[in-house]
Parts: sequence; C-alpha cells; structure tokens
Amino acid sequence: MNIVRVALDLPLPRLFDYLAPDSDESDIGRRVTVPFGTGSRTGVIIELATASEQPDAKLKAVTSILRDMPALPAEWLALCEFCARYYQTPLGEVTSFALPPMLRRGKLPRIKKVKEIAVACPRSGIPGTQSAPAPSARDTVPGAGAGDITSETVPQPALPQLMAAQQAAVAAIFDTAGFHAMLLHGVTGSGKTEVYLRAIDAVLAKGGQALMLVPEIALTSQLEGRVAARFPGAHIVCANSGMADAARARGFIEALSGRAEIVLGTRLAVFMPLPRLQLIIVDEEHDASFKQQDGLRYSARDVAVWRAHQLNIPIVLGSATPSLETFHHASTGRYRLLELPERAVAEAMPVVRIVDTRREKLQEGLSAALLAGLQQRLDRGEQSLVFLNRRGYAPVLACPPCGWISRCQRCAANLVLHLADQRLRCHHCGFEALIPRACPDCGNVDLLPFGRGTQRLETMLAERFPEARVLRIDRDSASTPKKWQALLATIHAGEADILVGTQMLAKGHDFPLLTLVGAVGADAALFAADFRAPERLFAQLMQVGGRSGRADLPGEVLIQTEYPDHPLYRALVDHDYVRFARSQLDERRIAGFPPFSFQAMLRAEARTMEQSLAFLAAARNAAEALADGVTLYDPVPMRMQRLMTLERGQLLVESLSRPALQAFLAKWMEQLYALKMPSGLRWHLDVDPLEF
DNA sequence: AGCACGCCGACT
DNA sequence: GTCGGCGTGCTC
Repeated sequence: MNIVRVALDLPLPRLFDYLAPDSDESDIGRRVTVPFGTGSRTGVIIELATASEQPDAKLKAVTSILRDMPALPAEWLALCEFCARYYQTPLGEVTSFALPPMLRRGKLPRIKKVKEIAVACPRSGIPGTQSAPAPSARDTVPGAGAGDITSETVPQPALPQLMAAQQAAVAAIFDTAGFHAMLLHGVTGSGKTEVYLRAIDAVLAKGGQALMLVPEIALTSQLEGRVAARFPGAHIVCANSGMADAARARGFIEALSGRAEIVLGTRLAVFMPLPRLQLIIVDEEHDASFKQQDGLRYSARDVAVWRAHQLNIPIVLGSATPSLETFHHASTGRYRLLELPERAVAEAMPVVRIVDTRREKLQEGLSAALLAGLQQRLDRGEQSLVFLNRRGYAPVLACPPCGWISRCQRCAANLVLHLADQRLRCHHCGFEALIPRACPDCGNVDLLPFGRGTQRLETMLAERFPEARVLRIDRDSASTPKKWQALLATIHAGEADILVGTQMLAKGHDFPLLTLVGAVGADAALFAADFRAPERLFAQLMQVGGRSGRADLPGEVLIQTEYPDHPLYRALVDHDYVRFARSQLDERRIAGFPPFSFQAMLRAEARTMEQSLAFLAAARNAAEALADGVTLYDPVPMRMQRLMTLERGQLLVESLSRPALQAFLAKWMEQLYALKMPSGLRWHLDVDPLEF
C-alpha cells in the first residue's frame, strides 16, 4: 500500500497519512493537495510509508501531488524538522511558514521568461572564462595575491593595514574546509561589507550559492544595489516579507532550482532552499529582528548556524557590537574571531563625550553643551542629530488637580500624546482618540503633557533655532517607504540642519554631513528590568554614534546622562566594545543568565489574569515530574500585563544544559497539548526568548 | 486552527 | 415554532 505522510499547517504535532497509489521516492518534498475534514488542504510530503497506524477505513486518498516544481530537497526538510523540534512547533506549521504564501496555497507564480544570460552563462569566477561586463573585484580571488579594493565600495584610500585585515578575514573563511562559524567584528565603516563581497565572490567562483541575511527590509534594497554593482550578471534574488506574492514565490523557485546564485533577505530568507549553498552571512547578527516575535518564534541567526553546520559550510556573523551569545562563543573558541581594525576609511572614530546632567537645569531636556554643539554645527553648515528613542510629543497627558492620566482602555499602557495629528495613541494596540478638551474626570481644561518625545523635541528645537531646518524621523513621520525615502533624500541633499529621530536613524544609513549626535534619555535603559537592556543600549548608542563623522568631517557624540561614571558609558567613550562585553558577561555568569544558561518562556493570555496564571500554574505542576536539570520559576504577570484586553502571564524555565532543556520541553509540550484549556485562553512557548 | 455537531434564548 | 450563541471534539 502506497502511503504518503503529509505535514499540514495545523497546530497538531503529527503528520497525516494519505493513500497515494502513484507516489514514489521522488515525491518526498513535494507539495500535495489532500482532502481534510470537510475541505481541502495543501501540505508537504515528508515521507513514504507502506502501512499506517490509522485504521485503513480512515485513510483518504490524496487529491493530487503537485509535480509542477522541483521537490524540496532533503536538506530543506531537515531544516524544517530541526525548527519543529527545537522550537516545539508542529512540522506542518514550520513547512508552511518556510514556503512563500503562494506556494503554500498550492499555486505557482507565472514564470517570467528567464533571461538568456542567467542560464546560458553559468558563473565561473576564474578570470578569462567570461567577459566581465564591468570592472569589478570579481577577478580578485581571495588568496590569489593582488588585493585591489575597488573604489566603489571603499570611498577613501584604504589603509594597507585594513586591506590586510580584510584579506586575512576572507582567507580565514575558506582556509578550513567544512563548517566553521566566524564572528567578524568591526565597527561601522571598518569594511565588513567588503569582506562579505569577497567571500561571495569566492563562492561564485566555485559555482556555489551564497545566502546573506540582513535585519531589515529597508536594508535589502540598498544592499541589493551594491551587490548587483559588484557582481553584474550574477543572478541575485531577494527574499523578504514586503515582496509581492508572485515575486517572492518566483525567487523561492529560482533558489530551489539552483538558478539563483546570491540570495539576500531578512530573517525568513534563512528558509530559502539552496541546493548548492556554500556560504551563509548574517550581517548585524546582534540585531533583535532576527528573532521572530510571533508564530514560529525562531532566531534566524541561530537557525543559520545550525544550517551551516548541517551543510558543513562556513558561516560569517558580522557586527560592530556582537550579541553576547556570539561574543561568548568567539571567546571560548567555539567561533573564530575575525577582527577588523577601526574604520576602513581614513578618518578617526567620532569623539564620544559624556554630559553630566545632574547639576544642570536642562532646557526642555537638552543640556547647555548639546545646545552649544547644535549652534556650532548650524554656524558651520553641518548637520546634527538628536537621538531620542521615544515617539510622540509626550508619553502621557495628565490632569494634575485630579490625577487623571491618559490610559489605554485595552492595554496596561498610557496613551501617548501626538500633537502633530491631535491625537492620543496607544503604541501597543494602535488605539486612537482625539485629545480631550478637558479632563474626562473633573472637567479641568488645563491638561498637561508629561515627559518628552521626538515631536516635543522637534517643536522645541524649531523655536530655539528659528533659522534651522529641523526634521523629525520616526515611525510616524516615515510611516511609508515613500516618506522614508523622501526624508532620506532631504537629509542627503543637505536640506535639513537638525535631525530628531528614534532608532530608525541608527541602522545602516550614512549621513555624510552629520558631525554631531546627541543622545537624550538613554539612562532609562540602564536600569530596565530586562537583563539584555544594557546590551541593546550599548549597541544602539554605538550604532547611532557611528552615523556621525563619515567622509572628511570629524564626528562628535554627546551622551546626556545622570550616571556619567557608568561603565557602559565609559566603554562607549573608549570605543571599547570588548571591555563592555566582558563586564556584561561577568555579570551574566554570576547571575546565571544566558549565555551561561538556556531559557524558554511559556506565555498565556486570557480574559482575566487569574485564568492565565491558573493555566501557567497547571503547566508548572505538569512540569514538576519532568524537570530533570531544569529550573521552573513561578508564573507571573508579564511586564506589559494587558494587551488588547487580554491579561498576560509568563512562566520561565531555565537550564544549564541545552539538551536537558530540549528534552524537558519535548515531554512538557506533550502534556500541555493534552491539558484542557478554558476557552479564550491562548498560550505559546518561546525558546531562547529575547523579551521579558 | 477550522469546522462540524449540539443543546438553550429572542425573533420572522 | 426557528436562527444562532459558542462549548467540545475531530481532523489521516
């Protein structure tokens, strides 16, 4: 009896058996349409069988095996199986997530006529075997001698020392056959991208495929341009969630069929099927957006490392401020550390200065030193940036006489005052209301905004520097890619003098005219409940500081703080990531936090906190007997206790051993699936959680 | 997750 | 007398 075992997109941790008389080995990895319940579903054939544990009478026959595209390779299925196991998610949910939506639904994109060049001219990087359409570094095979770095990628005369470091880094990527993970550590402008491009070059020369992951969609298009310029004629495919259905499906098929040579994308690109994959690059590996925060809560960086290991190929993790997990691995020798010296371009790092605000009366939150710095840049016709990671005009509107404050009805959060569009807005659920004319409780008309956001800073700066063109860049002003592009164009054209922005501004963009960055309100993160907050703050300030002083203008960074001696800020002054990382790791070691322990978080949400906590308590009870080498904490309300009218709780489990934690989770999940839940209660497990 | 079946309130 | 509430149970 020919039976296929099918992964279907259901929250059930098992496969479904169907009769498929005409199936054979070549159908493993094919999509298949099957009758299911009263309807019909599309899934993926995971394995063949000759008998089923289901009674024969229950077995239905498949509707059709979709043989219209190449089967998904064993490596891809193994990758999905790993994720299913590791993240405790049903395989069908993983395969479904890993497929572009169109293919998931059993459809195919119209295949555009394949360009002649892509098929007729298989890549081979050996000089002379093809006519290079444009001058490029393609012919510079690492280790082949001459290390000419083309001017298009490194703006200024490169230092021989830098070239040597880059050369050494590229050589290190290929000097050992098989799997090895490398941390490429180098500050903004140290030439990491050049190392990536050379490594990709070497892979193309061998006829392989390369996969490069970046944190944000906005960065893929920018990167695509650069990669395309460097490898004219190479078949480059992008993969991110912003793409149109058909384009994404097409890219997937091009990767699967081996036509694509370079795949660039956000975290979901880690699931692209690549039969000749020879190199994985994860740029800005510390970035939290590599971790998906809903559905399949995977870390694309971690999955990428597993995939490289499975395929026995090298993986490069690049960052100026590596995650402590990665840095720790590099320190213990598990990963190899490749250091790039400071800044490739011939200019100094920005000078970082701490502004002690304890004794000073600030003007709308700005110190005299920062105001003077802004004036000076204005006088010189240079740009400044005031960095404040808080949107809106003020975090809350209040009625001082009666104590009313603007609160969200649905969330345990304040409504943020947005004067720009005359609204109160919840940053968590999106609820909006008009600003009340008077206090809803007592009728007082003198409502006061408390605290400061980017809009307020913008207003204040515009009043204080009437001659300056002040531009605000945050999720509100750059709400669409078009608006964002327009803002970037304004900045690049030198048509703005003072920028006020959130972390949006920190990532990946060069502002050649920018010579001053002021960081305001950073202290909040120093004492946040989340043990990763300092790590994020350091990365953020380092990143935003890296925006200043490119090109030939020296940069300056002013950090306003009430804790001028805090080791985090001192390390920033010295540009000393390693010192900061070591001290953080010491703290983590003592506290038993990751990377010295492994965690998973069970979260529940329900109409009442009692229900959520009761479920978590039941889950904890079920866990007691299984928890060998695993610490179970108490169920507690989440920090954002209520979201969208749902009361949320969490239960942390921790172990010194990853295998012990994994073994525990597998057994625990079986029990949780069996547990019967009050209706309206939802729960999920987050393995290696980033948010607390 | 869907989508059925299954027993109790306000409507053409 | 029916439409419909969502509680429970199943899907190869």
